[in-house]
Amino acid sequence: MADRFAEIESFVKIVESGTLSEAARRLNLSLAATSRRLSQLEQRLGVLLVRRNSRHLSLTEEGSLLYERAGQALLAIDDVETDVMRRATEATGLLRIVTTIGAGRTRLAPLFRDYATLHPDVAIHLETAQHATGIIEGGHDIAICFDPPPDSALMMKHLADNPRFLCASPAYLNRRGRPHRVAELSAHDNILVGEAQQEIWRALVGGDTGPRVTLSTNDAELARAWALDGAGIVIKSQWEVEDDLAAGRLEAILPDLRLPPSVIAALYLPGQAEAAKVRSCLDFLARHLRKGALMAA
Amino acid sequence: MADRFAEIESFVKIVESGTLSEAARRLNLSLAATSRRLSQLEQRLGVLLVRRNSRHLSLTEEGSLLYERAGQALLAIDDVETDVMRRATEATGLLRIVTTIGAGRTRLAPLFRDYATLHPDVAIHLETAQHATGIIEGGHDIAICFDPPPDSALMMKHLADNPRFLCASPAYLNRRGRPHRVAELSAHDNILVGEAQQEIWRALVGGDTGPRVTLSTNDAELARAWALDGAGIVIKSQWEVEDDLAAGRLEAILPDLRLPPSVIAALYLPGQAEAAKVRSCLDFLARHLRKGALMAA
DNA sequence: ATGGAATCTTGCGCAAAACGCAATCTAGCA
DNA sequence: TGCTAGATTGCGTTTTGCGCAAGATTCCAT
Repeated sequence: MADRFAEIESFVKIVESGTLSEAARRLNLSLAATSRRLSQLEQRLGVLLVRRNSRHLSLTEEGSLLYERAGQALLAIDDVETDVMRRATEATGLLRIVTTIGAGRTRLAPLFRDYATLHPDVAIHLETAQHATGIIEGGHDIAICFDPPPDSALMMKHLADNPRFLCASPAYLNRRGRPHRVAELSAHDNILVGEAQQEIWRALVGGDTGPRVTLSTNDAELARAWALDGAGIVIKSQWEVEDDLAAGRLEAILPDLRLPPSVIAALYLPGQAEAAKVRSCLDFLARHLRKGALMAA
Repeated sequence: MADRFAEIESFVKIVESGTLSEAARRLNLSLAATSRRLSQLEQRLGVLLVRRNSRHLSLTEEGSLLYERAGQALLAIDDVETDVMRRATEATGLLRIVTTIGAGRTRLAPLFRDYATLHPDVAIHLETAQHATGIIEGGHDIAICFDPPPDSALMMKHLADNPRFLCASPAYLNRRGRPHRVAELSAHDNILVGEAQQEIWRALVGGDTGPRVTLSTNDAELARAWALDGAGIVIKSQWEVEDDLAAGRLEAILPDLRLPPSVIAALYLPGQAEAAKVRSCLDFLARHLRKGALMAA
């Protein structure tokens, strides 16, 4: 089937121009093509739309009908297309964000409030979830999480480094003593969170023996609860435990140790890099997380 | 530029189907083409419309926007197109007719009233004009006239034959005598209407001398006025003079003479043969003019 | 855990269609 | 009668849109 849109578009332009030649000029099209489009439209609909000879044009009743109603519809399509296209350059609409950073929500929340103030046309919907899985199923634009696994289907933007510490509860440290050298760690009860931390531990204590692991889990909150309860030493990032450190519920150990930082990153779909609301929000986050926000804490 | 209509049509079908494959089936299109149309639409608008991986689809906000508004517009276009297409099979709408048959309007008027009664969905607009020229400029669907000259740009439908008579006013005939043989015509005052009648006269009286023409005009009404005024013998068709004959204002001469009849014909634009209202009206006229209507008078 | 089924994407070759050019035709006008 | 502006149509070229098939990804069942 021929291009219905182009046919009707040409027809409308012809009606508005009064001549095929003028319509052709406005359409940046040859007169021949314009003429043929009209003929094809008439043939497809099986009805004469424009009475014409070499000098005059006039609409049949069917032509008027089509012009009135289809012309409106075409304008509606143009409107919505430009509306949609504007989203590529102007940040507007609803930005749906999901984050797995439970403890960090106190960090993120005010940031998004600032962003929303700065961009009155963007509405923020912030969701928390256990797992960052399912940007697509959840209908989210951005996912913010710690140390996301590489995913070929998703874009990743590094937002900030999140320094890691060794820490434990004062009760535990009082009971088992405060380690002052790395080597002493082997004698302690160590809590392991996730797979990735195993390597950090191994690099820390050296050798192939590995740390003495009393408890391990994949749940960061669970590990925190153990640590608070005095179960042992755990690796935690600043965002996760800054409140506990400030309140004295946890104590940092060997603070001069430079552990590889946890990465705070945003995940988004490749195509969404074109959406202004996504781009502007990611830029905003990267800017405000990187400079000072973490250090100040 | 790509086919905007097909792009959006595919997009809407995808949204409504929930999967590309299903949409492809409904569109009678390959999956590949469907996928590409969506990609092209997104690329043209510069924005991601559908979040997708191999298993799940979900709309972005831009997608929802487009679906709501463009979907409506597409339906509107489908609607008006089917409306217009229906005109090819169902007689509906306004039928604009022009006729040059001044004296015959008393014949045509009741016929159109009957037609309108028979086709309640068709509204008739009947106009009279001096010349049948300008179907296009006047925006008419049908022109009805006597003996139209052949026009390659117009279709012609023969509606009925309109018998011709020689006639003159009783006053003239009383003064100059009633001819009983063709040969006597040469001695009479003859009124000539238009170019075509010259040949009829020539065939009638024979030879190359031609008739004795006292008055000639291209205006049928003018010729009628002369004849009524007793200026001479004129060739007139039944429609033009039946009232005058019935009222005794004119008298037929040599009624056995078979003059070539005048033709009552309809002119219309080639493309309009597809419009049901035009077709049905022409058929109706031909049927009712041919059988009986003329003879009965 | 591993293989299978369903789904989407993409490269490639082909065929259909749309375009522009130019010749032709028509109508109005000097 | 020739001239101009506009519309149609045949023809050759180019675009492009399509289907096929291979590849990739995800979910599910064994």
